[in-house]
Amino acid sequence: KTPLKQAATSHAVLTEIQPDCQPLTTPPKPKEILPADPWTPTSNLKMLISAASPEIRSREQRRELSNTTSEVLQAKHCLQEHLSGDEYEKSQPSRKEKSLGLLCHKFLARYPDYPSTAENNYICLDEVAEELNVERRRIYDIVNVLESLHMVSRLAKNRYAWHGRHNLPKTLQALKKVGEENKYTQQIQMIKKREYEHEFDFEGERNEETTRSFGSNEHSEMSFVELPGMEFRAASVNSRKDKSLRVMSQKFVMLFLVSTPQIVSLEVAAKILIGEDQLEDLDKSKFKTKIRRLYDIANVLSGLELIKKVHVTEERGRKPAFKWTGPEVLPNIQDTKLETTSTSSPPPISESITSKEQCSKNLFPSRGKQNFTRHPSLIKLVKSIENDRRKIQSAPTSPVKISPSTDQNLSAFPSKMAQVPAIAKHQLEGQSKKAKEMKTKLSRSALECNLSSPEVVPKPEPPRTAAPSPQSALPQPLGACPPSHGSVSPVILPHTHSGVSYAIYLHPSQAHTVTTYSPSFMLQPLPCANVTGIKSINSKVLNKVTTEEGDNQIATDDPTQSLTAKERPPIKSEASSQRCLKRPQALQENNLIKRFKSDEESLDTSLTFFPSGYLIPLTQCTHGNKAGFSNKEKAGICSLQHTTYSSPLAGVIPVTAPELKAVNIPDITPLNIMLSPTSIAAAPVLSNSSLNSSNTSPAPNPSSSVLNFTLQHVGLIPAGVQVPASPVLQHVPVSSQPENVSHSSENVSLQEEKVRKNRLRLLDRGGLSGNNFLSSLQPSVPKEPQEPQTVTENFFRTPGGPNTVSSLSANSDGTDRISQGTLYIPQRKLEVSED
DNA sequence: TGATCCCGCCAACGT
DNA sequence: ACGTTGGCGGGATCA
Repeated sequence: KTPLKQAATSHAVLTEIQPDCQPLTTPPKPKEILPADPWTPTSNLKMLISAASPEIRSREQRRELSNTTSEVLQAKHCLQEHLSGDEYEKSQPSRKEKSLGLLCHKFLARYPDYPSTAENNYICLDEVAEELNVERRRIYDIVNVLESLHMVSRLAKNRYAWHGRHNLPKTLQALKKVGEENKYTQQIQMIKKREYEHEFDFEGERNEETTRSFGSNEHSEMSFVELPGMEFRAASVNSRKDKSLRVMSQKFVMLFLVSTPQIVSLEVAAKILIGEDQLEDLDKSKFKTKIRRLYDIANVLSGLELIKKVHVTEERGRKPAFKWTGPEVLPNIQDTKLETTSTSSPPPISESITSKEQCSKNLFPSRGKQNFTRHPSLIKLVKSIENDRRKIQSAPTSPVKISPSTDQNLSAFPSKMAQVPAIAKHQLEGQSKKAKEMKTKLSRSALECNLSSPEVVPKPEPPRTAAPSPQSALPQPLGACPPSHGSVSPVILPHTHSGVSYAIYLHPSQAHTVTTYSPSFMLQPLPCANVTGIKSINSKVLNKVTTEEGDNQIATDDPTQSLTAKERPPIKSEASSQRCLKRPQALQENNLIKRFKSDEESLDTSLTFFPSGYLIPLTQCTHGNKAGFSNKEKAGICSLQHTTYSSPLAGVIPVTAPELKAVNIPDITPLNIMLSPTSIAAAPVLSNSSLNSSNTSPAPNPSSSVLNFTLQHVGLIPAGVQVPASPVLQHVPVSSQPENVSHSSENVSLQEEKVRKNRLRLLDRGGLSGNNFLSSLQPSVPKEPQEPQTVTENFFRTPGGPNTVSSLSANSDGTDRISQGTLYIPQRKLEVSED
């Protein structure tokens, strides 16, 4: 196939495609020549020599920074140094030339990292495939992972929109958060521990136990994590089985983001990923398949320069692994900007139950253990929902707005606050709508009960701005644009704080109603993170990660740099509110019951579970597109959009009572929280934890009126009932720096800086730091040794037995403590080497 | 050899 | 019924 087509098509294509790159467009495009050859199996040389279409090349060049992987190198060579033919030692069309990594590079070269909003960068799969001379199948692989990072989103059938790295920061944050919530860190530990045990003979009981416990964790399947802006599209894509690549890719990334040395071995990753759907059965073939897939993903991620391949050498031998080289995840941005603390959030250890997790879990009761990912019945539900969503969105016709403004727009708006209203609105809409849909479709009695949304209008909410408005609290009418929300208006989102854990609870009265089941649940305190810090510290200290870098790009590769360097742009106003959606199903009592049980018990379950629902952060206005629109616009604009919002995906799924009940939101998890403020109040659980979190920002309290309104609106509470703002909410953490919070509107960069400083400060102080915290710092750490170093990994062991860990979560006092049982085992030494 | 991972069959989906 | 997506695993390459 290779040889065929080239030229003709290609340039045509180019033209079309062009839009994206600013630079490119210009030229007439010489094209003809270039395209094809290069990739043809035959020879790179040829391509190099011959064509070198200037345009493309330039593009490529600029985009490529260095990279890590050998592949990358090659790619580089090819691209950059076309002149010298020798570079290529291997000119043949060897397998490598066809590697996904290379292909990915080529693909990326076509589009700017930060496309301007103006142009819509559409991606036509067919065209791309042709141009690159690859089968479409391969393009899917690339696009799927890009999609997982929200760098592209699907518009319609053969089309995708290119967003570039604008969303990356947000996405990574979100992923990190979710990863933390899922306790990936712990899972990783678990796996390592297991291995460790294995090494020795422990096998016996201990193993079993471990395994068992481990198993319990697993499965959660969380689905695709979406970003505010892109939900729908993603959604459309989502539908299928979100099973693999996309989701897998996200999970994989999460692993990097949560692990302290930011190095993840394929083996561990595979196990964790497998674990989720099917635990224990370490089916060999399955494992193998997983690994294959991970390689695919890793190649793409490498192409994005987010990771690079390294080798970890343990006693046993050396295992392939990847090291994160992408941007540092800011703790939390946006609204949270400060809050970020997520970092601090030590969730890792603390096993607080994440509210979100819980919610999601509830959603999908999914099983306990069998292989079925979801309960069949649920699946149907889900599907139907998804379908709807899809239909709505995907309609080809539907104009998709692309990411347009995304960041830029946002940035334009001075205040985040502005977004708030929008958010609120969305939420409302979403909920109500969702409720409707649910009813309609599902007509689940149960749900209905809870959500009694009155109106079931087919066309859910026309753009009514009004919805939001009710929330008097907000300074501004929702509809209005952001303009000046001067002060910090009360942000609705509870979760925002970082570090601090929040418990979301319903007002008693409500609780009553709503939460029938879990009284106990409700108040559960969350463990905070602090403790974690300790651990992390240890590990950190102990571990030295060193990578051997190729001679070549050491500098470049250096994580530190990478972090700093690239993408910052976007950061600006990422708003982030987010919420998690949950699937309705949660309602089922069974689930609830189970949940309770588990919760009460030591949660082992909770430990590992992941949220199964879709996490859809509504948040901030979706960046760009949606966000960009002023509220008015939105309102005015098309119903379509609304639809979008409200669509199940986007929207908030009506939360059923059970979910509402007590949600603990551990750190900041914007994403998760879907429930929203609306229905819940958030209370920071621990003050001390707050300390950690550098920012303790005072959380804006949702105004009670808003809450009430919302709740009522949703039907969660009777009209008459009022939920007072709880004092708890008020609780203002002693923040070291209130300012951060308050000025959320300020420009991000500054804030970031502040945050960073704060962190440092905290550290200096000897503050506690969460793992994340440390990790975040890490980059800043002076240098990364270039020689291979040995990394020590800590394993913790729980003398008490596997469950020990989980027990942690139980603390009610809110204080975190480390479980006594947990010990860190000395450590093994690992050596990380780059290829 | 074991690590990588390309290739493309073919099922699930959408239209 | 046909086209698009994309799971999946054989088996070729690479190191």
